[in-house]
Amino acid sequence: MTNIISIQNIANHVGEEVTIKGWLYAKTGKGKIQFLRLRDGTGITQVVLFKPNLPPEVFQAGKRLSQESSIIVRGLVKENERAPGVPKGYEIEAADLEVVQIAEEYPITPKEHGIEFLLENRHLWIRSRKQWALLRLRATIMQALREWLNGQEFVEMSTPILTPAAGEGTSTLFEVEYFGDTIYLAQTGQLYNEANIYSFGKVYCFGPTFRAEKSKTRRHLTEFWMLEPEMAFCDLDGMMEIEEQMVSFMVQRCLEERAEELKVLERDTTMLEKVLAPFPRISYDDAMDKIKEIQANLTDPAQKKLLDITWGDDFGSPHETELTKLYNQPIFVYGFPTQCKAFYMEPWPNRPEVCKSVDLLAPEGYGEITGGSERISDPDLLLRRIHEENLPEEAFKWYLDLRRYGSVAHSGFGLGVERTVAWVAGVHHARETNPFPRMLGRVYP
RNA sequence: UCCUUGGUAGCUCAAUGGUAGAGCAAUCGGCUGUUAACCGAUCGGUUGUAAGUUCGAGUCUUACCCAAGGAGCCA
Repeated sequence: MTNIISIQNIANHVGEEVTIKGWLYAKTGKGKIQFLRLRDGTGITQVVLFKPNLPPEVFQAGKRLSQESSIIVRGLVKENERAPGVPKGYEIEAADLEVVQIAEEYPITPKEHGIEFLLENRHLWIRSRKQWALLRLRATIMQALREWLNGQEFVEMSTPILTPAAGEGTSTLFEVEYFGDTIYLAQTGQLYNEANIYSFGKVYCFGPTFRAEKSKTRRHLTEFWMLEPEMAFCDLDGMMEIEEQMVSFMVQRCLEERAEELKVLERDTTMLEKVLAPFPRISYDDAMDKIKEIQANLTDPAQKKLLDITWGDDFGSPHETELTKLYNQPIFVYGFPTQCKAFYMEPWPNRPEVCKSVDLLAPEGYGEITGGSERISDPDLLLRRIHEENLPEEAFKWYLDLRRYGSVAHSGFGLGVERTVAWVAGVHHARETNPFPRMLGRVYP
């Protein structure tokens, strides 16, 4: 038995005889020579079957292989610049080939497919080159974010998914029957993290969150993963520093560790190389002026109308897109009107119509990837805001308690994983960045 | 929820109201460097569902089903 290797490490084994276990991704043949493209989960490499060098039954076995057949190949690793693969430039000159299973006719061919068909076959689509690269990148992004936070003494906290009350608006909650009561799938772990900081200082939760929004756009999933750090003794400026450090670290880590995957995704990485803290900070008021200016210079009336906005409105996708086009870095937009944000956000000093909130917008038109704020720390003010928003005081009793026992300035934000991955990977739609996306009208497979 | 577009072979798509077709995939054969190979052959259909108009409907009408794209809202 020779050494079993991973394709991603193939460069370290040139000249050695190795064994690779995997699946047939594609195949071309030419009489006495066959080229197999072999996937093993870590990469793709080319296996060359040359008839004169092989027992007849081995060469014949190669000819019988269908797409996605599972095989074990033994052979010599060679450098060859003609060989395609991830990484490219290496191939295996086969000495032996063991067939584990001949796959049935595989529905996803190397040719083009429509999105409906691909989503219906998502359980198979994830094997395709681009999807594979994308989900590997997602794993690295999640790991890098955790690693940075852990390195800064954050403690990971699990927050509940079954919750008795809303974190934000009540219109987008999934109801769950709970032994005769109605409760909800969590939209956020924030309120619980505000309790956690008083025990641990700096915390984060990282898990799935749920929004029953009836939105069908490239940015929306009904179930998506969110990373939510929350920090005690931290104001809005302190939070922005944490955000830019964390995001820069994550992007640079992707460039180092997932260069091959970014190549598969045909991502122009020059924009990613520029993602280094600090990021530009623009107030809502200034952003408003810039949008008005862009709008004034537009000639197409339909485009112009899309950018219509009055002070007090939250930005829509068209506004974010135009704004981010002005910069080649992610940008912070801070100080949103209180009326378009959640009840728990700290008012701006001497400007109660504005709150200490901040969104981070990714460049190249990707838009909002994080949203956060400094939280109200004064118990009386918080109670007043709960009343103003007509929220049930009883449900927030424990939340108000947090302001009674050593209350401090604290801040937190939520980072949407799918949108972040879409940006780093340069893909259009958030649905591809989740292995099994849940969307309005689609929960299969 | 609203607006727009679409549903024909396993897949991607053609087809003036007049014989349902091509490419890919699959199967068989050929080829010593393929990159979505190439060449030859074979196989492949309840045109989303139901009703209607018509001598005749994939095509026209009505209803329904399904999907995609976008808006509002949001990460």
